[in-house]
Amino acid sequence: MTPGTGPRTASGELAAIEEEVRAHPHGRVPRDLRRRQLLAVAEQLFVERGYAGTSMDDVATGAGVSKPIVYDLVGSKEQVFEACMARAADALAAQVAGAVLAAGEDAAARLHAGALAWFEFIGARRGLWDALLASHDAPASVAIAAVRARQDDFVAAQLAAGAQDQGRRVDDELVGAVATAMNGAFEALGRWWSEHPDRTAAELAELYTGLVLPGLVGLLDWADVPGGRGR
Amino acid sequence: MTPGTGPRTASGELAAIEEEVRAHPHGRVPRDLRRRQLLAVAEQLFVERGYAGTSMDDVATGAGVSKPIVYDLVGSKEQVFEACMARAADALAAQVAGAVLAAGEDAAARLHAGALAWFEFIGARRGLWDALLASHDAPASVAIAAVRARQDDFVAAQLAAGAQDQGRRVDDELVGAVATAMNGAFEALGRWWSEHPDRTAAELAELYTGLVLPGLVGLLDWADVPGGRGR
DNA sequence: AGTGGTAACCTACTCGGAGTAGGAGAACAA
DNA sequence: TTGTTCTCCTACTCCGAGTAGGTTACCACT
Repeated sequence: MTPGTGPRTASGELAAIEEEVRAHPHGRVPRDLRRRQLLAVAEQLFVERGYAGTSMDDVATGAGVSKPIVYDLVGSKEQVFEACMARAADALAAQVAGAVLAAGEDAAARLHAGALAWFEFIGARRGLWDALLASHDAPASVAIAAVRARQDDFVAAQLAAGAQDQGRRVDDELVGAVATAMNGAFEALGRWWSEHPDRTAAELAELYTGLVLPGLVGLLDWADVPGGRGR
Repeated sequence: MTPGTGPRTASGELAAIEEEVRAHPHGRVPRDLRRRQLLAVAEQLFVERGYAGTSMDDVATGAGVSKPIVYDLVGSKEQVFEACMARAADALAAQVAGAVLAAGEDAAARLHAGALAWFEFIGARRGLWDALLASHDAPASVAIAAVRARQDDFVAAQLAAGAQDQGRRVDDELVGAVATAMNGAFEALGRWWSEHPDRTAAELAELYTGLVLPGLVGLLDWADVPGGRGR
């Protein structure tokens, strides 16, 4: 109810931003800082209450501000959601890409490293994952489709590279389909994990690699694993 | 605007139901028939305009009836959606289960038959698939989760049976995870197919089997395919 | 025929949340 | 001081989900 600053439990980043906000004189805060604050508040609310359970008024008052400010700085509700998702997707993509890059040349090792990074990411931010990427109640068609498309492209590029390493030239569309299927399996396992949290990211990565790698080898001449599986 | 019967383009079943409705005297229609009509109208509207684009008033007037009737006969908007989805999911499950059953004993053949049946189903009802099962704008958490759970259970049961045929006893949770991943890949390929409609169901089934079967063999001692892939 | 009961249906709301119009006050430049 | 810009607010409109309470046709039974 205090009009100044919301007393939210603050996920670290939020706390830092609100600190910065509080440092301003009469509650008058520069545009960009306010925008970051609003996104942080919105993210927290989406995680806590889901998309449908979060109103634009909640976001506004959560940041100690009124509704038109939200619309001015971050746009419609769906746009707010998209912005949150884009941030999360950026972080996920960066983590996976980094792990793959660091895994060296061997295609099988790269796959395993990527899978592990993926599961570690969603394991570390389970709430975020459930609320945003695996959200059930968000009409976030565009945002979700965009994230998927991007992840599909990444995986497809990795597959194409791996196939080329084996001197195999494969149909781009086929590779795209395989990449989509692989990401579908990732998503589904992410959801499954939410209901079986006692498993570790390493176990899931192992499972994933074991399920998918042999087929990749067969379909695309991918990697040079003779008979052994999963690294 | 005519209060009696809507002139919707009628997907066969709808036409039949509306015929039956029209056969009644003063627009007074027995409860059960009206319910089926409402569900048919709703399904059509969801397919045409999506979940968010369809209002309960639309459904009501589409059936030549007022809103409270809808609430009385089929409940809230989400319940209407769930009912539509349940129907579609029943049909899908029946088709897949039938194909698997008809495929005989060989586990690899069963997998291929199931995959083919799945893709044929969504190929034949692309609009329905996109609007319901692969819907982006529906807060149909419960319904979608239920359909997934059911499909997961089915696949898990098939996997367990296949593993047992090889005399292998495997962790139930592991099998569940694999089944979930497999269904995630199905879903993703279904979406992919919507954007690459020139592919055939047979091609997708082949691709799917080729991607997944070898991994299953390695993970669960599933089927007795020695080195060859995809049947 | 009348009369009670019930099944099918309607009008006319409430309520909540998305999105907007238009203005007020602080800060700063000239 | 005056004008401009920037941040922010009050007070709406609009739309759609869901509901309260009443009305009409039909049916069963006397």
